[in-house]
Amino acid sequence: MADRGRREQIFEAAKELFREKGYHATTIRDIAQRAGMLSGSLYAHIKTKEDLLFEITDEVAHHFVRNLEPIVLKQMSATEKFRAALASHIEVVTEHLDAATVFSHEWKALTGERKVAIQKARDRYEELWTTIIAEGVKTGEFHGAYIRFARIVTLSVANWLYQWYDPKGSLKPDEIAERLAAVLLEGLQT
Amino acid sequence: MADRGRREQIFEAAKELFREKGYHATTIRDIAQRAGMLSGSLYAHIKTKEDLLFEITDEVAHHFVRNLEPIVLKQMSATEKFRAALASHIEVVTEHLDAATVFSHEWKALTGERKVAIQKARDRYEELWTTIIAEGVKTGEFHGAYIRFARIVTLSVANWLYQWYDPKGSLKPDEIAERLAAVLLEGLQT
DNA sequence: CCTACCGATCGGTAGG
DNA sequence: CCTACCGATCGGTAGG
Repeated sequence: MADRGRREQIFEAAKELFREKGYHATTIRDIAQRAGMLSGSLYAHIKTKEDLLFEITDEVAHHFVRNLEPIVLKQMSATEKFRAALASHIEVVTEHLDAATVFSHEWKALTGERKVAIQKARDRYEELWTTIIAEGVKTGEFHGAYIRFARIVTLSVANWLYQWYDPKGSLKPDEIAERLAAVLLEGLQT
Repeated sequence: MADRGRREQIFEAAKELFREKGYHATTIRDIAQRAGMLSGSLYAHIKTKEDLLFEITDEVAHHFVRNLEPIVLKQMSATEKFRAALASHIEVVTEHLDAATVFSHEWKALTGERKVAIQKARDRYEELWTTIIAEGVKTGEFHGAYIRFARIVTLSVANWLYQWYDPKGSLKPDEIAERLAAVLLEGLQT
């Protein structure tokens, strides 16, 4: 139990540092210091530095996918699914801001099978979004002409969120989701 | 002259590698090897590794700003400026794909004054976009309610472009700009 | 979880 | 532009 808490402290420190400085610029000594121990002691809890990166990205990847899957299956219009999907995405990012940032970029530092695993999770997540957009085109809710670009625009917004989201801002995640959905669904023009 | 060409080779190698692996994961030996020399020899052409990163980001930052400035001043509707701005952004990204990628992310590895300088260039560029959107709201072309989110959505698309743009794809940069503008201006809904 | 330490590699330099 | 090398720091380990 005490061990459990210690391990979590290490992961929290790693999430923060990977977000602040990036994976390669963060040293094992940085992480140990923030977790309140010396670098050698880390290895009682983890096997390698890359383990930290993988667990962090893998966990948040599953959050993204598991929250979006039920939305796709729901009995709703594609427009409502789109709104719910955006709210789901923003909820995951805002609740796991450090990990979501790492997921968005630092995952490329992974190697071998683990990189492949995260790439697959990313593909799966984007596929779920594509399903919603394609459904909207099928039902006539969304424009069919630029379906590929509708997808790109949506994922751009989702993937860039962590860059500007401020936990101390006045808008709640739900309000952000609502406004972003309005711009995406209705467009900029009057 | 020969020196000029050599220096450019080094920068080309650095752009490619910083894009592929990131700044911190790229070693001075990687860069030297790709430029066809040994690591010690690099220092006849550059002073530090960070110089490479700064020159690369600074150059492309100026491309972005210098191409967008005249568009903002033109005699055009805000809608037309928006289209032109998107085309300009995409032109810079597609013509300087390695450097634009580095500009989008690796600039955070800069330190001190140079980080501040690039941050300022980024702010200036975003400000130009904001001017166009605000003008559209003023003339009644754009929705006024979600102006902040119109800006965020637009910059998300711009900043994420390098992630999916494929130089070998069938669409020309102008066609991509046109379709992205259509989605952003008209929205997803029919 | 600490002490003590490792081989490897890093960015960079001196001298030619 | 190469040879030869530097001090510092890296991720990680052994033994307690």
